[in-house]
Amino acid sequence: MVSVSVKDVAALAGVSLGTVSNVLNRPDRVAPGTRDRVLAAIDELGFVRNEAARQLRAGHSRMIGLVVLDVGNPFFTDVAIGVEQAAAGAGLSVILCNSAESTERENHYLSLLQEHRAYGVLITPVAEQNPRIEQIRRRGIPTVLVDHGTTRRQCSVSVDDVVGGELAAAHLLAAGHERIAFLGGPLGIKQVADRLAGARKAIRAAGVDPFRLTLIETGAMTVAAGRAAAERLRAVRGDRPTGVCCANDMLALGVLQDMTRHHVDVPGELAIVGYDDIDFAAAAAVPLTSVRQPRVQLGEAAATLLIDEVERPATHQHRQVVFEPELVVRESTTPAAGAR
Amino acid sequence: MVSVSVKDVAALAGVSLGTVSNVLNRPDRVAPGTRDRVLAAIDELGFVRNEAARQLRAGHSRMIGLVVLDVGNPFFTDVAIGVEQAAAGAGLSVILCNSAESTERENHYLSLLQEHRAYGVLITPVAEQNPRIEQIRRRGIPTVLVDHGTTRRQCSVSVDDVVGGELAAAHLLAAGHERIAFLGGPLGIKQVADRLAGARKAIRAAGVDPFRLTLIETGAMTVAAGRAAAERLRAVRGDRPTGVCCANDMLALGVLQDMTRHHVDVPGELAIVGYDDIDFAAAAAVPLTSVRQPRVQLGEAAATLLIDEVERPATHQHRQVVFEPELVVRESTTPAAGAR
DNA sequence: GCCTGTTGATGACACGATTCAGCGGAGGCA
DNA sequence: TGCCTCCGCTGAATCGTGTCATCAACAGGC
Repeated sequence: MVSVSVKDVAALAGVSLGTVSNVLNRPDRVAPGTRDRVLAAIDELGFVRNEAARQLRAGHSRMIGLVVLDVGNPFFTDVAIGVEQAAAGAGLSVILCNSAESTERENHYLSLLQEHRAYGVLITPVAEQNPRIEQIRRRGIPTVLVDHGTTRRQCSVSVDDVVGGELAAAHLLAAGHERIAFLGGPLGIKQVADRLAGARKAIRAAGVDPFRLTLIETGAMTVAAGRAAAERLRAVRGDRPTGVCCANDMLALGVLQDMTRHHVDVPGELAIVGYDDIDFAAAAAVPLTSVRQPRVQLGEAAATLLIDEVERPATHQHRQVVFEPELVVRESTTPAAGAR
Repeated sequence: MVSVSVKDVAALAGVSLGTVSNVLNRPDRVAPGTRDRVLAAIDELGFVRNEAARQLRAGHSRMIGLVVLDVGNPFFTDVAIGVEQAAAGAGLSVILCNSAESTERENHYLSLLQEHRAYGVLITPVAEQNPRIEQIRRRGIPTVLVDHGTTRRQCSVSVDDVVGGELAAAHLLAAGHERIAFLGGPLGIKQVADRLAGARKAIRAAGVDPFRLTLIETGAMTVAAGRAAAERLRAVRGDRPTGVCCANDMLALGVLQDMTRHHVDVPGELAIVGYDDIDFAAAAAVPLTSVRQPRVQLGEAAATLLIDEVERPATHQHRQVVFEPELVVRESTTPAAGAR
């Protein structure tokens, strides 16, 4: 295998390096005849541009880094699809990095993206504050926070998690549940903390003692963690909660799985509200009531803000885009309407 | 923001460029005192290596491209996790590309990976034959087929889909079902064709007329496509099938959703077998019987073969790794054992 | 004091695309 | 004819790293 470069193309077409480069990047500046000759040479040699060389010259790459908490969670893959759509429109590609809720892995990927001189970074950080993010910004790589609160110092896109938590809890309260549990974690994750705060707010607003909320902190936001937490929920002494707000659908599915296995009727003995409304929520053992987030749009908005920051640094203003969540009611909180 | 290079580090540490490079790549060749001085300079300036320049020099990047049919399908994200594990061990990173079952997108990503001079490409191709793959190999980028049959010309990892299809259909036949449907598509996708062939084989072996198999071809392998196909299944004239083999769990979940909505009892009126045994299969409306594939190991094995091909080209022999699938029986094919 | 071997450091060169100052030639205008 | 402009093309310089032939210094053996 011989690697062919612009030099080879230029030689075959009988022009200079610069002309080949112009054909590739500013075709209008090249006379049609010459252009065709160069294109023919490219075709004949099977020339493919070397991105590394372009990047070296340009000083930065054309790759957006997207750092998410869990690739196994359809919420994030949907966000990724949105990012990819917006990126493709600008000729950019996306590199998906899975921090798996580990700050160590998160930092590893941030280093990697820095070494690659990434075009920009979209990140849902594990912890509230990660100094590495600020550091990367200072090095000239813009960042946008995804689904993670707001800061003045950079752009962010998010869904109002306090409102979401409120919607979920208010729905349970309206259905007559008084003993409510909140399940999620680690609590250091901002989304979890906000959704919990929202749930507490709804409880206070309903005039119920907020301490009636049973908090069950999980180590992760996966189906397996949900199953484990459900066990603890079943073990609650005294009056067991009759409704539970889960910080995401994965947890909710885990809880549902465990309850079904232990013959706890859902929603009869326990009503469950999920969060994210992933596609699988509607297909669950008992279709899940869930708080829907505009996942794809979230990704699109994040990428668009990033691109604006890079392409129009003069006029760019940091913006905080906040979407509104929406409650989707299904059978995990209301007795089945149809035959069963 | 000023970009700092080895030159700046060298100047500050009072050594030459080559020495800095040696500190980074062969620290043992540098005297301890010098090494410390260089490291201190690196630290003070916040120097970060420029990957683009390394790649340009090296001639190839340290990125493995993983091209999958659907990032939204947990099967592929699990494969990705396996790939990532094996890659991280060799200091490589992974770029995940979603062909979304479109040959056009697949080719787009292959071009991209070629421009990036990828370390190698792991791919589940959309169509049986894609000449671009052979072309990329000839350009010196090794490829490994993932979950897609076998060829002598390159490494591949797969799960025996014929056996898998056989397991699924045989299970239904053993439970007394005689009218069986197979649901999947497009049939051009090798996995689908093989699973179908396996199902036919089981039917023949059971002495049932294979033409009793109702084939429903879908346009994609998503939950939505499953719902649409279920509608067609319900519309079958005459004796409706009492058991259905789905080409993956996403389709099966779609079918289940549609049947539940239309009050068709599962498994009473229709038994459903899925494929892949993704985490959500066990958490479904009716826990899904499914054919389990070693997803993470599949990814690991693929990456390991690829790395072997690149690192030890002299001794490398193309291998075809074939895993055995395993049937996991749940309630979508057998009446619930517990209380309900 | 001379030779040899070893260790540690040097710095020019290569990788491949892009950029930009500059050059020749054609054409317009007075 | 002389001057100017515009178009199309040239080719040297550049980006930041890794490599390798080379060299200086020094220790040890005779």
